[in-house]
Amino acid sequence: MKLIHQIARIPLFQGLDRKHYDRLAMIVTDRVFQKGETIFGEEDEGTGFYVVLSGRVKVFKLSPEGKEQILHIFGPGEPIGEVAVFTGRRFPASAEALEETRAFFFARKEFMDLIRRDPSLALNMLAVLSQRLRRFSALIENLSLKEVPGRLAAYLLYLGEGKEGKSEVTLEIPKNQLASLLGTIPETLSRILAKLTREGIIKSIGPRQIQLLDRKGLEELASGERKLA
Amino acid sequence: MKLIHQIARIPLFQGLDRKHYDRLAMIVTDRVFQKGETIFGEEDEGTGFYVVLSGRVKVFKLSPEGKEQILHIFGPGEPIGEVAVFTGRRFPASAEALEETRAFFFARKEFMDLIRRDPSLALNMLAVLSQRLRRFSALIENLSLKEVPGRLAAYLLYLGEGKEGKSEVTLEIPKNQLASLLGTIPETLSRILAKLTREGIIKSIGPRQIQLLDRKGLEELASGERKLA
DNA sequence: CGTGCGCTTGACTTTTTTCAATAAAGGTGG
DNA sequence: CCACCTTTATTGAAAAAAGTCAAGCGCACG
Repeated sequence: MKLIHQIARIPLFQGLDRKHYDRLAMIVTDRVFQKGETIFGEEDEGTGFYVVLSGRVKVFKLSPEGKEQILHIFGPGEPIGEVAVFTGRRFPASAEALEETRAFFFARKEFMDLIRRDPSLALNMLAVLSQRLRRFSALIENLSLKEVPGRLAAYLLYLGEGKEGKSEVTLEIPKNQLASLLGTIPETLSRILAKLTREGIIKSIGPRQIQLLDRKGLEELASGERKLA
Repeated sequence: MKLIHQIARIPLFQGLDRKHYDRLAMIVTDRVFQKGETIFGEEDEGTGFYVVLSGRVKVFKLSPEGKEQILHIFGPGEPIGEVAVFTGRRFPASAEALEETRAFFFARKEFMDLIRRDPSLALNMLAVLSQRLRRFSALIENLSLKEVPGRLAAYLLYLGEGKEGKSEVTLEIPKNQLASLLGTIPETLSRILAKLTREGIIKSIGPRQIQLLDRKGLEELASGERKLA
């Protein structure tokens, strides 16, 4: 069956027995969200978790005044909302589809039964949660220990990773969302981008295309050795 | 044996079979750290994790310029450094004893063998990691969405939780450490404490004793409805 | 009894946000 | 394909928040 094939492709479920896939297939629900649609809201009852199949999802916190902080953007293969499953409490943040998104939903109760019956499922989950904790540590470090130019530089370098030859990177999100990911506001981001351009460190190609002219400069900014004029 | 008794008392290992305790007892190492002593440094090889028995430990990130951000302060019963165990990478932060601290050390390899042989151990660990993720989300929210007075107010309210009658709270850490926990510097913290006192919201009793005179005021500050003059 | 460290306060600087106005992009329907 | 409208992005000027530097106080500890 096709469903099992899709489940087997999810990293979280890698290396499991066939019988696990069968059981997972029995409890899974297929869901589709439109762009901009809310997947779950902070303080919603955590009735289960999702695994993104296609599309992208932002998980974020909202302040009473309306400022948004994106915790992470999830793409295909990544689970979201698992935290609520294991603490048995409400979701600690909200989730919204950035584009049309298809996801598998696993209900809390059924999944917990499954994992209790055969806890080997838990091992992959541990790795996923640890990975996420690591990412959050990095975010905390960025927010607290770096100022905005440093965070932006680190992000640009991250985008440029793995493409040694090409110096052109593509922002996969609009700039206002990038601001929210970096813990600032669009105006500030815009100004810093302009400064980076003035200093010859980057060059804006299209609205979402940026050329990295001076990687070393970015690294110095990211580590705090260098400051913008 | 005494050792097994101590292991059984650790929340992380709650509800396990007797044989688990025996096995854990076989791989555990007892360690003592003096006040100020480093338990592990960021970028150290993650060879295992600790469970605090007595004393307190701060886990923190350090910026190149020397500013410190405390991620969390751990007390008796809490595990530290588990993230490195499951990702198999280096520690994402440093850990230091705030006072004389006794801790059990579990070596990565042995613990992983144990958990693989009987993954039911993993379930408690999942709950712990989820709990931690939740705390980190809250910290990110505080750092990004609240300004310092709001963070401080939230912290004071947290200290005052559960003691409805008494309005006096005790800081369990020196103020410079509190500043680092709140993502600011001692000078800023000092000024805001002074403002809170001027507005009649708190009253400083001793160097580590603070009386909460106006809980509602603190709540308004924590939620951003109210600002300091 | 002095030294040192934690804490506080003042004056000043830097960084970021706020408010407001304008410009550019993207999508929709004629 | 173009006009129109909404959303997204940029820029300036001013305000606010937090950080830096420097000085001084007080208490604990040797």
